[in-house]
Amino acid sequence: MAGATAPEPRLRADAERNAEQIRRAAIDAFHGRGLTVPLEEVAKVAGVSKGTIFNRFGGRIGLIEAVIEEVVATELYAIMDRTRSIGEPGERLRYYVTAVRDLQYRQPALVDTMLQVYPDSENLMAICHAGTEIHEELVTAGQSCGALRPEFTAEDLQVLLHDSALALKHGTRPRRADYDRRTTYLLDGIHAP
Amino acid sequence: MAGATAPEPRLRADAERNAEQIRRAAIDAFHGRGLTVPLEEVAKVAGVSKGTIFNRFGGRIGLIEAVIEEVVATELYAIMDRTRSIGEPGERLRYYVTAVRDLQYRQPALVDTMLQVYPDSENLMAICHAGTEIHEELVTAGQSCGALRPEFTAEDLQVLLHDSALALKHGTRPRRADYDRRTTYLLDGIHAP
DNA sequence: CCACAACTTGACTCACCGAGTCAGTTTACC
DNA sequence: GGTAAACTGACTCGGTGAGTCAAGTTGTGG
Repeated sequence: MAGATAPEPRLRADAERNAEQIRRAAIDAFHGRGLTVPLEEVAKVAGVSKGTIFNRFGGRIGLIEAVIEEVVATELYAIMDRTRSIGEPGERLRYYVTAVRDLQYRQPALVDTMLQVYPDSENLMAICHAGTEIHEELVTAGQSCGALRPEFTAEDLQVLLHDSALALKHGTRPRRADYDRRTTYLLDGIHAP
Repeated sequence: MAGATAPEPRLRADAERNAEQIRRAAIDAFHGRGLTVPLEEVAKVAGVSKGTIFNRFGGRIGLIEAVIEEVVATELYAIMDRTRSIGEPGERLRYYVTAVRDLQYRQPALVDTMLQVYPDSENLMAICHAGTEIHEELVTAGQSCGALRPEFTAEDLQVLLHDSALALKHGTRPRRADYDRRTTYLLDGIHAP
């Protein structure tokens, strides 16, 4: 019962090396250009051919599953943890929205994740699900302490962040200062009057 | 000097009839599905073949130029007029944003117009330009009377409405009540504290 | 050192989707 | 009824990137 790790027959040394280079290249490429970057580009950076990515990972979904942790999950989950550690519900929500908008701005991959560009990836959907959950917590708490307008729903929060993602995906990338200023408009708009 | 109307040699009766049917079909189709509706679909509704649209209008841009007035320009300009007739700057801005968001919701063609999907259409660009102008007026007035937060810029307003358009274009269409509620969040977010 | 399985390669096929074309046909008009 | 105008719709094109696979290369165990 010792080897519960992998049913896969060991890879040859060169294959192992290539797989690792592909992973690293994918992390870089996903960071820089989002999850939709052409696989050929990932291959080029990794110094292999496109076919090798298919051999090793089975395609884009497999590759995403293999690296999404390092690309966005870790950072996003850290935000959720820090959020939950904040006592005051109003401040908690403010922190969360600000931090997610910040991460969206810095990481196109988070945008693609939140837009559910690849609904076939289980890991991706798990991340979205975690998002939905914390949104419900935040809204419930925010309302019971009167920090949020009473008609504001968890779906509103979902949509707000989804629309943020859309703007970054399809719009012109704003200067950072403008983006941050607009974050405060959003926050003030959902705050209790 | 009487005939300054058209240098075009008169169309044959059938061509004239078809052109009119195409115009009507285009207005319908643009209303229902936005300016990006496949021309083949417009042709089908008009009861002609795609080729005829090219014969008569030269392609999508020409067709848009021929009908954009009835599709969105009239309604949008009416909004601008009514906006300018409102005395109180705060209320003026509130009316404008609400009315434009309403029209965006009802008319996918306005969304496409504001997203500048066809920058080659002069009429379309003229509409955008008119938008930019009124945005500047509104923000200047709104600020000098203290209804708007002082850091809010005309570009912020532009982006706000642009992002609204993006959300409708690429997102899931919200129920009307949800959409309207979110309009009030936006308005409250840009209002002076 | 060799034999062979594992691995890599990159040119190829596929799919998508609608714009725009044009040779052949139909139709209005004189 | 002759002719030019108009219509048709099958066809080409374009751009992009996923996914395949026959042929070539390389690591490895004996």
